[in-house]
Parts: sequence; structure tokens; C-alpha cells
Amino acid sequence: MYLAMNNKQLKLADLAKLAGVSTSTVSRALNDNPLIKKETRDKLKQLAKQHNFSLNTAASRLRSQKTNVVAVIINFDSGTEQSINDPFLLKVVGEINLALNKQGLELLLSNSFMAGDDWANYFINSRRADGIIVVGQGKDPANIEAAANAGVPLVVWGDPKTPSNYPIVGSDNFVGGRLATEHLLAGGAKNIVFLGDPGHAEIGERYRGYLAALNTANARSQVVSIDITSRAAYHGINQLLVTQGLCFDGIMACSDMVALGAMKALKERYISIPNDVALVGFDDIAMADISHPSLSSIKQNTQRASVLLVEKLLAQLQGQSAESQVVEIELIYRQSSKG
Amino acid sequence: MYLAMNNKQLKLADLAKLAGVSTSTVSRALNDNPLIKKETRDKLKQLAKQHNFSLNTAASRLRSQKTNVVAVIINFDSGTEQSINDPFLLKVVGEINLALNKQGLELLLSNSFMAGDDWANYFINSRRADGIIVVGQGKDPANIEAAANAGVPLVVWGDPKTPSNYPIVGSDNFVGGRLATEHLLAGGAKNIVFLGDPGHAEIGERYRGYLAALNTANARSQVVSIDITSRAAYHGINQLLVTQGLCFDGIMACSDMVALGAMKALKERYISIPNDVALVGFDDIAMADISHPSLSSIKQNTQRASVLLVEKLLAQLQGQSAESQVVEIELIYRQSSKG
DNA sequence: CTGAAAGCGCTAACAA
DNA sequence: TTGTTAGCGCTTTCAG
Repeated sequence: MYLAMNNKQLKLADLAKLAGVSTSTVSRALNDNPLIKKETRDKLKQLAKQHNFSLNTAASRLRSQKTNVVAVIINFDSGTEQSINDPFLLKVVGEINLALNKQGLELLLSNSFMAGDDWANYFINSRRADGIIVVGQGKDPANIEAAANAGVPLVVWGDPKTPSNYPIVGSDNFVGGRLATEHLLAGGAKNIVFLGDPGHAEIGERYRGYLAALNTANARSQVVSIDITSRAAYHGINQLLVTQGLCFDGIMACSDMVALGAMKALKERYISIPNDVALVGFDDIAMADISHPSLSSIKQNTQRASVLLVEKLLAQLQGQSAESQVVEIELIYRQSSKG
Repeated sequence: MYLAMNNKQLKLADLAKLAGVSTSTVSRALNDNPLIKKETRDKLKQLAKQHNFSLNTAASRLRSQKTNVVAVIINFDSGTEQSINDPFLLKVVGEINLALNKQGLELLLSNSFMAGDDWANYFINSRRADGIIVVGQGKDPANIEAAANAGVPLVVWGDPKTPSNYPIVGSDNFVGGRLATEHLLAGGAKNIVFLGDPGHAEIGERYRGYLAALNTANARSQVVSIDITSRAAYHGINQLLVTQGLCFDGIMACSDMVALGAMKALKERYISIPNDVALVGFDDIAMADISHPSLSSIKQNTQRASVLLVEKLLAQLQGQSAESQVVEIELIYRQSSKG
């Protein structure tokens, strides 16, 4: 048995034997339990590292009834083309991942295909995850509400002003819509088109902000309701130009991707941006800075929001309650609009 | 005890009691084991659904030593600004998620922050996941190699021509680089700049394809080596124009984001695209179609690649071996280059 | 085709 | 500060 292949996977008991202590001591040490003397803890941790030992998460989860996993569901509206490729949503997922990691939590990426409709059952009863972060409210909150009512720790990225019995973190979309519109008005725009789908919760708020700004200025509103994609925006603006000519001098787009689609339609017809039509987007994705002209946009603080989402989820995991919260928003002024 | 709150989480044994069968029968039925009569299976499955029952994955994983989870690691080069926000990488993750889901596998999203350097230990020994999909080779394959050598089921999205003892799936980058360059040459370009970092494995192949095409045409090469971001591309082209003037009439960009950065620099100086400078990108992200002028690009078939990655991982999980594989590539001709 | 029973590897209550 | 021990809920071998 000399030099036998060290094939077998070490378990806690083996490590304990090696160290000459009990399994509980090793378990506590590796979980950094202060009951164990610091010295012993450090020694055992080092032994574990030396032997390339890792706790079996399956066993640990079974015993402790905790997973340290959070499910993140990207919650698309059915009937939209907005997809997993949407740069903004993915940016949010990336930020959430970072925020979770900082708390020692892992991210199980999911979608409705796997999770079905009964999220409480799929994720929580099954001990796949301890809680859920939903990215996007969708048009129908049924699944979210069902999960929240079942007592699932859950937070949502969306419109914080939506009445709900679960915490929603998101930007101040009303103020964002108002800021963008006021900025366009200040630049001299008189006929500002709202480009997007006001039926969507967050976008609805942006739309109301837009209306509020127009009201104050006694200007008229005009909505081009489209699916929230570049392509739909491109076609929407194209069609508007074909049927009604250049009947507007400003566009408040509900997202940067939508704004960029509109921009393409304008540029193809040699409509000058911002002189003939001024344009403001929403989200401040990387492309806003790199488009030509660069795109003025309302910047959403996704990093701050992600930290808040995780904090509020953690609070619920510890039995506390958490409230919806609005994250500040900011106009980034670039070339597509006039100062 | 009438109508007592059905608070307690059902377990397999409870369900078995309700059905009047043994736990093994229920377990088998829910796992669709053909040992159990189809009729019984269906009956038990329905009972489970009725009672909102879900298997405890922790227990099941502990017992069966299988997780049905795949870890996906986004493997950035250190020293690049290319980030979790890169639309192409995220698109790949999205496609992988879909491909995994179709096989009943779940996606644990990870990064080096959580996983550290010893992936075998962190993911596999700990039973967090059954296998690993690495998105991006990075410049240093040490972590990947260590994991592969430890016998971890593992596949990589990257340059399939890199010699390795693990399967790499990726595009035919050499042909992509050649196609793009040939296309620029055919459009009349004589001085084509390669914009990107040839030190990166995939981009190196694209560069070699570019060189091969230039060689055949007896044209001279010129590299602008930059970090793989829009911003770096913008500054790189700007600087080239400042120091050497318009000394080129074509750009082969190593990615669409890079191409869009270059496009901005050109447009700001009123350099006509494609007349003064023709431009081809790589990846065919959504923005390529929506930029103005729209961006010719080499389309990577990420969907096909993702399916292959999952297939090859599955093969390894079943003890079979798998080889690297090249996925076909295609030029998408748009306005930024001449026919 | 179904049941009985053992045990996966860990944590935590209780004991010392 | 550490050890002993029971048991988390499932799957699977073996027996029928």
C-alpha cells in the first residue's frame, strides 16, 4: 500500500482523524465558528487547504437547511423581443453577481423555462436556493406575487413605486422621464415623441414623468408605442416619418437600445441630431458613449441598486422585513441633445 | 386537528404514506424510472404536483453524488478592461444557459472572485457542480489546465486550434480573419489596419487569417494593438490619425465593439465609411445591425457553439472523451464595407 | 414491479 | 473549548 493513489475524496471525518480532533471541531473551524480557539481554527483551515479539502455542499445544505445560493430570474414579458441579449439587463445581472459574491452567496441563473410558474416550489421547497432576485417586473406580476405570498425571500429589480408586498429596488423612473424631457424642452424642442411601451411598469413611470414635464411647459405629447428593442424603434420612427413627415423635434426614448434604433432611422434620412431632432435615451449603456453622435441618457445606478437588492434579500433571510427603495438617477449630457 | 395549517414541508416519506406505497417507489416514479409501472408513475407524479411537492435537491445530491449543475466561469484576462458587460460574452452565457436547460442542467454563474484558482476543488470536490464551462481562454491557461488535469469534466469556449487536453469549441477565427480581410481587399482597400490584441488566442488566429489574406494580395499589414474595448479602439484610431494622418483605407476590427469605437473616431473626423475607410467587425452583435452605417461583421454561431459545448461536457460526464471543434463562420455584409 | 433498510457527509444539540 | 451522537431527506442495493 505504499504510495497508493490518493484517489479517494477526503471527507470531514478523514481530516478530523488526520488532525486528531473530532469532526465537530473541524466543521466548526472551517465554518469559522468562534467557539473554536483561533489557533486551532487556523491550523485546521491550513490542513484543509494542504489536503485540498472542500466541504461537501450537498451534505452541508441538507443538514443545515441553507444553501447560500440565490436564484436570479430574468423575467421577460412574454410577447416582447427583448431578450437575454439585452445589454442593460445583463449588466444588472453582472452587478448582482458581484454584490452576491461579496456576501459569500452564489448565483443560480434561471429563467422561466426551468423554473416554471411556481417559483416557491421550484427554488425554495427543493432547496435549490435560499432566496430569489427577480430582474424585471414583467407585465403580469402573478408569479412574483405567488412566490412572495408563499413567504419566499424575494426582491425585485423594477419600478419601486409599484404597490407590492415585496421590496422593489429601481430607479426613480418618473424623475428620469421628467429630467430627460425637461432637458429636451430646455434645448428648444417643442414636439417631443415618447418612444417606448408605457404599459410596462418602469416605462410607464418614465412616461408619466415625460407627461408632467410637458404639462408644465404646455407642450403636446405624442407616443410611439413599440416593443422595447432597437429594431422596433427603428421601424417605429421610420414609419412615423413616412406617414407624417418630420412632425417632431425631440425624442425621449425609453432605453438606449431604443434610442439607438431611432438614431439610425434619423441618420438614414439625413435628419440632423441634435439640430433637427434631439434625442435622449435611458440606461446609459456602454454604447451610449460610443455612438455617433454620442447619446445623452439617463444613467441608472445599477451597482448601487444591486447592492441594495442583495441587502434587502439578506434582511429577509434573517427574518427582517425590507421596503422598496428608489435609487437616484442622473442625466448624462452628450451630443445627441442640445445643452 | 381539523384543517390544520399545512405548514410543514412535505417530504418523500409523507408523499409515500399518502399514496400508500414505499418511499423507493415514489423516488423512482418522480425520477421517471421505468422500473415503475407507467400508470403508477403518472399517478404519483400527479399527487406530487397536487401537493406542491419538490424533491429536496440537497438530499438527492448527497445521496446520488450528482448535482445536475454546471458552473459557468467567465474567464477574463487580467489587465483588460473587457468586462462582464461585454455584450458578446454575455450573449454566449445566455445561449449556454438555454443549451444547459434543454438538458435539464442548471447554471451556476461564477467568476474568479468566488472560485479562486483551484476550480476542481471549489466546484467539483465540494459538489457545487458536476462540470465546468469556461467562457474565454484568457492569456494564462494555468487554471483551466489544472482543472482538466485533475479530471474535472470541462469544456472551453475559445480558439479550438489551441493545443489542449480539454475540448475547446469556438469559431474558425483564422477563416474569419481571412474572410474579413479578403472582403476589404475585394472592395478596393489597399492599406488595411488590424485593430485588436493579437496576443489573445482567438484574436491571434484572426490576425493570422488577416496576414494570410494580405500575403496572397501582396498587401502590407499594419497592427494597432489595443485592449479589446470600444474606448481603447476609439483612442487607438484617433491617435493613429493624429500621428500619421489617414494612412489606411480599411480596418479589420477584432470585435464589433472595437469596430464601433473605431467608427466613432472616423465619423468625428468626417471620414466617410466605407468610401474613405471600409470597416469590418467580428461577432455580429445586435448593435452591428443598428449602427449607422450598419457594420459588416463576421458572425459567430454562438447558439451552435453552446449546444456543442454542452454536448461535449455531457459526454465527459458520461465518461466519454470529447474533442475540440470548430464552428463555421460567416461574413455578414452591411454598409460599412464595399461589396 | 415494489419494499426494507442502509448510508451519503455534514452540523448542532447536548454533554463533558 | 472540544467531543459524542443523532439525523437532515433522499437513492439504491438487495430481497421479494
